[in-house]
Amino acid sequence: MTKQAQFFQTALELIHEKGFKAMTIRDLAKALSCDPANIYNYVRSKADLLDQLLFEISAEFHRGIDEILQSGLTPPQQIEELIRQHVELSAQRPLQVGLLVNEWRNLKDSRLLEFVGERNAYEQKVQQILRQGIRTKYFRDFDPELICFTVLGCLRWQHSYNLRSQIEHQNPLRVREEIRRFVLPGLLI
Amino acid sequence: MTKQAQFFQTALELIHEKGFKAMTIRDLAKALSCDPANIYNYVRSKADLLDQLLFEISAEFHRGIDEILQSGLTPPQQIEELIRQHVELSAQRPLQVGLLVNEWRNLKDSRLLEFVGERNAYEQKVQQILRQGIRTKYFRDFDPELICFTVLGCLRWQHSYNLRSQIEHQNPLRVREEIRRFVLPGLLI
DNA sequence: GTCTATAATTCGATAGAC
DNA sequence: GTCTATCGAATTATAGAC
Repeated sequence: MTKQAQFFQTALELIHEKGFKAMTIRDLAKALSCDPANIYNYVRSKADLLDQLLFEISAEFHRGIDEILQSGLTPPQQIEELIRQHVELSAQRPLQVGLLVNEWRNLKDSRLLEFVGERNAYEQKVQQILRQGIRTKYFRDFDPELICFTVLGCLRWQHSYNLRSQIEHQNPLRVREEIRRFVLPGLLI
Repeated sequence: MTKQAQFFQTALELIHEKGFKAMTIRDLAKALSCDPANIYNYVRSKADLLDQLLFEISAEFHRGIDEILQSGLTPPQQIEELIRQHVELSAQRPLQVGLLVNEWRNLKDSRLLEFVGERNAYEQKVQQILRQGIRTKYFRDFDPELICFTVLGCLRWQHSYNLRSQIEHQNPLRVREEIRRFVLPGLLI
């Protein structure tokens, strides 16, 4: 692992453990066995650290759902693919995914607004899948906005499950199948 | 509203807006149009403020699920009642419910451990309902731990929905019915 | 890249008069 | 209960030598 990768990995672990606001530059330096001043070789400021980590993973989710929207899959297949993406990212990078839930509030002013904009856009894309499914009679006639929140609620807790539960439960294929069998019957006609 | 109620309500609004760590005693005093020193007429310390708010709402959820476990309802009915309780609390007290998701990490040492213990106990109670439902053939044979997380994921996002969405969508009866029709088919045989 | 030293600010909390 | 004044500690970030 490069020094830069080690830096961001350690930062992620510390943010997860204490929260971004509570983690200090000194804590991070200590965990990296270096001096606090060295932190600024990797990031401009503490705010810049959170900024990079958050927008990188946000963009990852957008790339995923944009692929889905252009895939030509049926709406139920698109939801299955959405589940697969969330399970995979939550398994491979649970700490960074966790930031999207726990730490976005700590972004600074204009960047906070940008992030909320991206999050709203993501939810609109999910609603687009749901509305298309209702229109084409794959899905029953539910409230797309409310069910969007509910489905994303199911998926957004995966990262903490991966961090808290036993290792043998983290088989992504099994997790994906369990969630698929829970979510789809609630949507289909 | 009593002065004490006004104090805690304003604190909740400020914590929701900025996060507990970022909210300062001075911010709170300004919002209450009083002096920073006066804050300590209501709480011993800043940590004590979060402590009271968090454990009070945690106890509320435990009271609810304990009633369910002693109710004699069938497992599907118990899940319906669980949904009702979450929807109701998330509608009536969204800010305080939000603390359970966003701010528990900021509790101090021993109290943090106590809170995590209470949260784990709550999840065990939900799993108890699910296991009972599987055993009595109401529910299909899913993984109780994973589905517990998934169901609670659906429910734990209600508070932010109530804070972000349009007022006409906040009819608890409608929300409850939408979620019920989404969740139950994923559980039943 | 690494360190020492420290500037500049902000915070939680208290003492004590009214 | 309310205020003035302030202490002591902790924080981010930088300057500058190596």
